[in-house]
Amino acid sequence: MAKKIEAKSLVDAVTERLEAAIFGGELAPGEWLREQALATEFGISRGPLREAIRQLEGRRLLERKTNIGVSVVELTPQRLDELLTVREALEGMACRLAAERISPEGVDQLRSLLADHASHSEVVLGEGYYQQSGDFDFHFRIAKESRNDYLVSVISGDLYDLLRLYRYKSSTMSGRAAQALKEHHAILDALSTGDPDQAEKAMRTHICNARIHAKLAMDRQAELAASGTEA
Amino acid sequence: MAKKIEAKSLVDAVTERLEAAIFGGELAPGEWLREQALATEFGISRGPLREAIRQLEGRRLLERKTNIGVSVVELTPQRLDELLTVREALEGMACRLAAERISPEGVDQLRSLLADHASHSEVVLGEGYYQQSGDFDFHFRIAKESRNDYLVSVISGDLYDLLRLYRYKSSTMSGRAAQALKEHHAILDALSTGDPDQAEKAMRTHICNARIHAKLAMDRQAELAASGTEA
DNA sequence: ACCGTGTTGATTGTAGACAATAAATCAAGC
DNA sequence: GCTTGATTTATTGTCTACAATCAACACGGT
Repeated sequence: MAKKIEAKSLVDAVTERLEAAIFGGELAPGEWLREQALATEFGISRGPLREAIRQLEGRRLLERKTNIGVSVVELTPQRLDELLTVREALEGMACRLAAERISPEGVDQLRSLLADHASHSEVVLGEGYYQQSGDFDFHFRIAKESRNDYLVSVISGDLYDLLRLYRYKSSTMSGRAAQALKEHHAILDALSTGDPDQAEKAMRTHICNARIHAKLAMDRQAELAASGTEA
Repeated sequence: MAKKIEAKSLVDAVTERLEAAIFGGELAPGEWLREQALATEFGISRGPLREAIRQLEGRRLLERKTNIGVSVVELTPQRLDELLTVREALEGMACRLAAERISPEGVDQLRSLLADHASHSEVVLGEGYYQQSGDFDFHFRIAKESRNDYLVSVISGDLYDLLRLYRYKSSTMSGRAAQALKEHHAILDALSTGDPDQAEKAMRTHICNARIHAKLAMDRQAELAASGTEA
């Protein structure tokens, strides 16, 4: 109860609303935001809305054409590939640092987390390996053990934001759930040896596999769309 | 002359002005921005100024306390260490990709660039190894050869922005200029073998050395400041 | 039919006014 | 002297109105 209470402006609230709409799919990639309509819907003036939009531009979730308007960033398979490559570098480094810095208790907690995942995954294996966000996310937990705050903020902030857009579009991790969990265990095993090279390698292999799998899934989706057009 | 001409709003212009002020040191880390004073100085209303400020908040150059004001982000030695660690991961990956993708002509161009640097460095060796930005920056040029646009934008965008703040505060690379140039050559040698592992390792070693050197320089500065206080 | 020009409507960009908030200062009471 | 409450001041937050811009459409000329 020692948390300092801070005021929350309309801009803050609007930013959160827009975020939720973007990640929830109400505002789809490529979709234009109409200031006046949104302001009316939110019951506020255009000023704070514009400020919120500017903030999300700075975070690269929205992009503006001067005098034309603002749209949600568009997703391409190539951009996803690029994102996952960057993620590989960053999470590899996070895992490396974690191997140097994690305590035995920290390792135990991560094992519990994976056991928890396994008990849930038995229910959802057919649907994919979904992790809740925050402290229930294996990757986020490892990043935290790196004790590099900037690295954590990048992994769990901007990069994570963009990846969330893709995850919404494709719930196609189903073919990979069991393998992903297995790789999580391999990562944790490597991490617990305290060997930074092994830990980094295990994490990078995992993300690299995810990238290859996502690419295959997207190609498959493109084929389905193409054959759907022919029908 | 085929470049499409696009309108430029006051917000865009103000954003650039503020950026220049931040990186040029007119707006120092920790310094508060006073909206009314700035708006008066720029000869505009507060609206566009606020929008520009929001954008820079989204880019993490400025941070806001609701109802209090906005200040330039503060720098700590720990944050610089964290930044350089992230940079190590990203530029290592960029160099890896570049090794897989660069053409022989590309390698030659980078060699010319380093020769150019050497001819300049003979003049400025006593003052440090300063590279102009853009296409004259060795690191940026390598990142471009990665052909991963998102990676390039991160390296040359947000990360570069924050590192620029530190570079302004400390022109203390003087003890490292010759070594830095030598390491640049080592990176290029590794890159031209086409071996991704070697290339990545060379770049990461270089950035890691820069990190260690920066840390020493900052420690030395702290000591000077402490002894200055005793006088 | 095509092209160029002018008009209209929708939307974005900006200015200025008013409301709200926090910090500093002052005054009164204990 | 210290605490509390009221007032003042500086600044931020929001709203409304007007200006500017762009795309779409209509019309006239070739």
